[in-house]
Amino acid sequence: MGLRVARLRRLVLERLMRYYRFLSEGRGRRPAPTVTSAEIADALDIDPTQVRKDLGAIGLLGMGRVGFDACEICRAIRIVLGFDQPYHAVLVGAGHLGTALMAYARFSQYGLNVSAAFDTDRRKIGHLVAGRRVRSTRTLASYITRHDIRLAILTTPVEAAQKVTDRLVAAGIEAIWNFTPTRLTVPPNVFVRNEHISLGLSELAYHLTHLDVTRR
Amino acid sequence: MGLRVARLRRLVLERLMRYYRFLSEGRGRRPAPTVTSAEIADALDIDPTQVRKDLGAIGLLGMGRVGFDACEICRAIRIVLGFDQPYHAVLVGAGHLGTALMAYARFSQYGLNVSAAFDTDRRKIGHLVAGRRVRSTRTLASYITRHDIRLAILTTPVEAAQKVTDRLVAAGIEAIWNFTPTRLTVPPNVFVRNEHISLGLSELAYHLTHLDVTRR
DNA sequence: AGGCAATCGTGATGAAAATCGCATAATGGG
DNA sequence: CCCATTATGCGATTTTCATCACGATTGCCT
Ligand SMILES: NC(=O)c1ccc[n+]([C@@H]2O[C@H](COP(=O)([O-])OP(=O)(O)OC[C@H]3O[C@@H](n4cnc5c(N)ncnc54)[C@H](O)[C@@H]3O)[C@@H](O)[C@H]2O)c1
Ligand SMILES: NC(=O)c1ccc[n+]([C@@H]2O[C@H](COP(=O)([O-])OP(=O)(O)OC[C@H]3O[C@@H](n4cnc5c(N)ncnc54)[C@H](O)[C@@H]3O)[C@@H](O)[C@H]2O)c1
Repeated sequence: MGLRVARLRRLVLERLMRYYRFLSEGRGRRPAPTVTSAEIADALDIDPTQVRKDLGAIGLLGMGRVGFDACEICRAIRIVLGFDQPYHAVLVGAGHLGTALMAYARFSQYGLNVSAAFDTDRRKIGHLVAGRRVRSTRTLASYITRHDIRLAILTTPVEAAQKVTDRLVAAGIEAIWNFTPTRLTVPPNVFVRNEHISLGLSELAYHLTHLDVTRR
Repeated sequence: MGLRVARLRRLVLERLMRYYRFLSEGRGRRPAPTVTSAEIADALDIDPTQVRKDLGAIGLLGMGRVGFDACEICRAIRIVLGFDQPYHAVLVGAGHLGTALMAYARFSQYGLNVSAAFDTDRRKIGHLVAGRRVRSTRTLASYITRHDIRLAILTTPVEAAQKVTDRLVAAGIEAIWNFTPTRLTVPPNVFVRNEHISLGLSELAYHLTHLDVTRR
């Protein structure tokens, strides 16, 4: 199965994710087994050429006049993005945001299972959060090695972020999904994806305060 | 005060936000009133030239051999991004994620105040979430017009997203911070900022499954 | 069967973003 | 008081990303 593996860029990966979501659930009553690049593009507000380029980048070919096989696209994206090989993650910092993430069922559709949550707060340890027992961070390292965890979700306060990261790295974690507004320092073999939610405010505040001035 | 107003691009705005956060809290024991572009760049993992370009874009000038006045940078960014003119927002969908956002105190530092939350769930209406009473969405439109609300935070399930959006638009909302994984259709005078959290998974899953193959 | 219309693939083009290189300015030490 | 040092500012360059343009392919219709 000739899926090309030419180091996909971040934006391509994100668009592939969007294609996947659209095809696997997005289009309501659309029984057609085939889908055109224009249809995807319209729904997602992307240029059709872009869609074709992206699909081409993972080795998918469409047929003139017909389009692409929707199932084939889904299957290919699942394989390329790795949704087919479920991976387990630990979540550190079972606070407000951590709880929301743990409660979010849809992640499992993308292969992610949050298998344990850790916290330092004595009032939380031992109790259930989103159906899972919160554990003491003292047991974090051993849990990671014991269960061969590769991904950590970081939702602690900013102050604890780097310290926790160092422990995660020492325990052999391979990737971190960082929700704290900090740049984490990690060795080059550890991959960090930052999800800096509040950056959105820069754009929103800017637009709100300049709307009148800038005309639109 | 010569703050240039040349339509800043999204990435510039986001970096300005990061500079602001770094300067206003980030650097711990660093009493120097002056800061160099290299110092910012190091802390934030950005190219120093980029920092200078960004600061130049909002009319800030540094001094050779000295750098920039940290306070002046903060002040300028506050003005440009509009943190100094606090704005009020409504949150629609007081679920897990909505609760986390409402509980997040730091937003007020950037001028954002979530003044009310709305939901359709009878078990939530009337109760407190993060210290604020949840209201029925029936009262949404009137609340928006009555309090002159310009921004809405959208954290409903996907199915409700477009319907809620239409009502927000009809009520005269000017901007939407959208946390649902959907493309919202809005008239051109309404600004939408998407915060598609789960897109991060595309990159994470990809790296986790290809780490061994691709050699980092 | 043959032309028509829709759709794809891809090289060329253009726009945006990041980075480089170097002249210039300010500072502090000798 | 001058010079070496350390920053800046900005034009030039490179890289990345998105869009356009067009030839090729395929199914559909008559
Ligand atoms: N809540 C939001 O909407 C939001 C938005 C943007 C960014 N963030 C960021 O996400 C992070 C978490 O935010 P939150 O609102 O959930 O905060 P929170 O205070 O509700 O949760 C933090 C949790 O981390 C735990 N914790 C503290 N130190 C720890 C440690 N050393 N090891 C493990 N756990 C520890 C705390 O006990 C608490 O349960 C913060 O860094 C915040 O800046 C949150
Ligand atoms: N929780 C996460 O970590 C996470 C991550 C990524 C994306 N999201 C997205 O954020 C959104 C909210 O997620 P959540 O986990 O908080 O879900 P949730 O089910 O916990 O909360 C949704 C809330 O919206 C309310 N609601 C439903 N219909 C409504 C309507 N028409 N008007 C007003 N309120 C309505 C529900 O009563 C509920 O309280 C979803 O679209 C989800 O896809 C969440």
